[in-house]
Amino acid sequence: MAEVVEFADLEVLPLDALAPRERILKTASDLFYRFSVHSVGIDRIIAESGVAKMTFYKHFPSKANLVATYLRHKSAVWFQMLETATQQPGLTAQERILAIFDALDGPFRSPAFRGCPFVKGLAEFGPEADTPDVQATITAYFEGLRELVASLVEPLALPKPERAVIQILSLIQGSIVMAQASRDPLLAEANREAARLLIEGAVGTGASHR
Amino acid sequence: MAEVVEFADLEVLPLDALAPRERILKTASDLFYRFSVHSVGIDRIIAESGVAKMTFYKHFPSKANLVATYLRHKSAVWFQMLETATQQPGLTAQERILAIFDALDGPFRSPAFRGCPFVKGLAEFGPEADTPDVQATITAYFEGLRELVASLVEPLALPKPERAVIQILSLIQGSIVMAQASRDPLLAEANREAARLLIEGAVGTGASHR
DNA sequence: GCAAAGACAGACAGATCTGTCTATATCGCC
DNA sequence: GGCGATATAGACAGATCTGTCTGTCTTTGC
Repeated sequence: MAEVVEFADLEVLPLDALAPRERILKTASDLFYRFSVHSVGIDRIIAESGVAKMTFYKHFPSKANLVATYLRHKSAVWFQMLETATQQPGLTAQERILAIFDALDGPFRSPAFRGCPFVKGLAEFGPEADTPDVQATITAYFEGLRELVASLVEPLALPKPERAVIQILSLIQGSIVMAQASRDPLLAEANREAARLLIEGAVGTGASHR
Repeated sequence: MAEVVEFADLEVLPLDALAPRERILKTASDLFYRFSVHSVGIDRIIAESGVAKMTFYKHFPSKANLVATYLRHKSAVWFQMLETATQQPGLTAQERILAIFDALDGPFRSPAFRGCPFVKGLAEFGPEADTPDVQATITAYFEGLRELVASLVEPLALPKPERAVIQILSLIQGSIVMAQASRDPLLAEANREAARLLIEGAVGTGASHR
């Protein structure tokens, strides 16, 4: 919870108006996301955030700690966006799920879009890496997303809810990967439609909903 | 075409029976896939492949060249598997598409499975990296997959084939990401079913096929 | 059996990485 | 206005990275 507050306003303020810790985190976040974690050294983060090395190590005891903090930040922002989108009042249960794809459309069109930080994290810090903090953060993200989708699928009372959860999750992650690889403007809409068909098709095989 | 031949038998022979070039490539391939490219240094590849440093640099002028070769290898093996699966005689056009998900089920269950090398490649060598060979190989992979799926969708004569291609591609990539993140044994089957529903649902909206 | 080509072992250079340390400057607060 | 906390600048250590170079050994073809 302090986790969320500490990142407040990170997106809007100019860099030099931020306190050192936030300046470091924002700089690192941008660089890690654009170039990958292993491609960006501490020295570069320090130089671009205009901070002294000792200041950096006072706030972040190690690079791994900074990476974990970066991922927690991305996770918090992303889940907040998802919850805003899916919890809008007046939506049916089905519309809440489809709202995820509507929320993806904007990011997909941004030139700064570089895919999912956690898929990238999995690529750089797989199961054999020795950075438990980082891996735990990545695992928590995927688990959190699964729980969110499961909570949205449950009110539909589908005959095989866990299958629908897998399908929706695959569509979400797949569309993010494809957006990164191809930048097709139809992506979000096509996958929204796919999700709709899946839900309605599953409903057809025998269950009440609303 | 020489590209494919040069990797022949790389998967089966014991390491020390291979010629130096193949030994290097197999060692690098395993290490890159398990630990990520940036986490594995040339020295480690040389040590584990039991080769001299000069021998390495004779066969691969740089690490980037080795990485590109590694990705071309993975691409060739993967497309060969896909073509074997989808071109089986006696399959309908729809079954050819679903055969992709059947082909994925085996790899998903392998403990050595670590996701898609090209998604991981995109994570480590994004658009701002200065390794054109590597990036071109990654781009070619995604383009090749798109073309393969498009060629399988086309005979279905769907009303919106490009939309179906996007949806199928997203399901494929999404299931690969999810398999890496969660290892749910239902993944391939659930997404196969999703693809089937999508195709049949799209057909329903007005077109002949077979 | 011998010459030529290729592989081996390992030192070396130069860059870069994470993390530590010292010494100086600046800022907030009473 | 002065004090304590915090930030700055930058040298430094030790490890590790890619790529080069020098020799010696092994294999292979004739």
